[in-house]
Amino acid sequence: MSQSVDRALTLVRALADGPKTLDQLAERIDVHKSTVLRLLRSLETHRFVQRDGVHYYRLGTGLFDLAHRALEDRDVRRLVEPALRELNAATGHTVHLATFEGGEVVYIDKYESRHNVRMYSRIGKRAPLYCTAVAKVLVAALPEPERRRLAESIDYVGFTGATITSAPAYLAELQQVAERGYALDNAEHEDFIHCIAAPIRGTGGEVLAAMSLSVPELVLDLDGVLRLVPDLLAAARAASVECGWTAQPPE
Amino acid sequence: MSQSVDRALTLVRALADGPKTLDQLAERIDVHKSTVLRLLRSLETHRFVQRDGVHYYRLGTGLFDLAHRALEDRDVRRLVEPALRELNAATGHTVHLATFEGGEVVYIDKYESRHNVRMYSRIGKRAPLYCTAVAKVLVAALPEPERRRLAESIDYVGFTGATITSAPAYLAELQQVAERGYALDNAEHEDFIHCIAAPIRGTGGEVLAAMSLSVPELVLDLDGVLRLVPDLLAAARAASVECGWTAQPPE
DNA sequence: GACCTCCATTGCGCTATATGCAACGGCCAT
DNA sequence: ATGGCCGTTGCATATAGCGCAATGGAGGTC
Repeated sequence: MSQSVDRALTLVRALADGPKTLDQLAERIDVHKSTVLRLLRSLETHRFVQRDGVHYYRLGTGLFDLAHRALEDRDVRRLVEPALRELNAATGHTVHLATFEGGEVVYIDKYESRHNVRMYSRIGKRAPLYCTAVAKVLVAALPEPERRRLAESIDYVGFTGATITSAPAYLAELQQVAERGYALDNAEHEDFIHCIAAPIRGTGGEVLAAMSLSVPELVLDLDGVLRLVPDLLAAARAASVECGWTAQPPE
Repeated sequence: MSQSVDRALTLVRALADGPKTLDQLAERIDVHKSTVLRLLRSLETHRFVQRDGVHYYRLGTGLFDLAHRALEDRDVRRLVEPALRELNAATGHTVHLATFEGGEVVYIDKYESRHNVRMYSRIGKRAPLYCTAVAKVLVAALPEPERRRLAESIDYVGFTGATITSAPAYLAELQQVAERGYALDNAEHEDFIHCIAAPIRGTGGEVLAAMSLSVPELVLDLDGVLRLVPDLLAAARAASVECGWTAQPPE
């Protein structure tokens, strides 16, 4: 492991919650400020950080550029975009796209609700596996042993009264999701927010991603949200077709 | 300057154009693959990089997370969002938001056109100073000596027949933009694409950002685009008000 | 307008640290 | 079952990163 790389990345992450001075950063990683200066210089060269006025450093635009370039290069995201926009336009609710990678579920696209509500989500953010609809869909698509392994490695935290907090309960839920073809988050992550999610499939029928609708109870109650399931499934099917999926008759 | 940080960041940037194997990366920065392995480990710890299958490394989700968090924390972006969405919805054309920082103009938000056209732009991407409407607006807002310094430091490249390719011509254009209150890119960057941009102002009347409309000629001709200027200015004014700007009567 | 203070910056010498090498071991394919 | 390939690790070495202290510039105050 590389000490200076580690320190440099820690600096970058520290800068993510706002510009900082040299001394603040030095204190953060507990080294002499001349050391910080030199690390920042390397980061600056690559446009990961930039000076903000005389005394402050902030994240650089190279970071945004990199992140978006990588995001844009993902085929799923590009292919699925029209379906997401369409669903967002038709329903007016928040639409998310998420994938499973490296044992985590990550939002890779988001379309804001037309109602002015803010959700506790963001592109790039990881979604908890056991209390979000997208994660349920994605984990339910894994082979059973993998599912079990994941379920048992989770540290279940009860966000709301409805949160699933045990591996068996989670596995049962996944089973149901797999059979039903869509997932529900019944205010299990945030109070008064319901989500439904469906899988997006590729050429071989494998699950590439999940798309979801998130609706605050104030805007529409649970029954209302469940009535949107057909729309969601239709959008997910359209997205799947874009990704090369062809409906196979169950033999 | 820190050698290992430099190498690590070079790796990250290399991974931006797609997953790579250990050996490819080793070759890229010309070091022993064991060294690459160790650098990657540090990057992996911070979720900047992740393994993709057995033989490949790809960018990690920590990068997306970081980038979006920093982007979201920008007050301008958040405050201005409704005005951008509204303009996008009303016109159906591509809407950009850009700021000036560190001598560069960077797109920090984008709303896609309803017509299915792809633009050569992206959040995080730098906009050339001399042939984009947003950059003209932002540079025109700088004090004169700074404008001149910038104009003279530019390496003018003729993207299209209409591109401005000299400092004097650029400075004259900026002057006009400052007086007129909006900027025009008359197919100066991409052939057959016209853009108009207007400044977004803050409490003291200072220019915080620029918003623009981009329209392919196939969809609407130049005159048509110019007829959208009042809409653009209205949106920019609304955005400015959100940012604390209060119209001052010219004394 | 001059002085003073603060803080970024740099040159230097030392040590910790990153590096290359070579050997190991797991995995896949033949 | 065996061979080769590639990721991984232990070790010795040199180097690169580090802290220190001195420098210099900019801004603020009297």
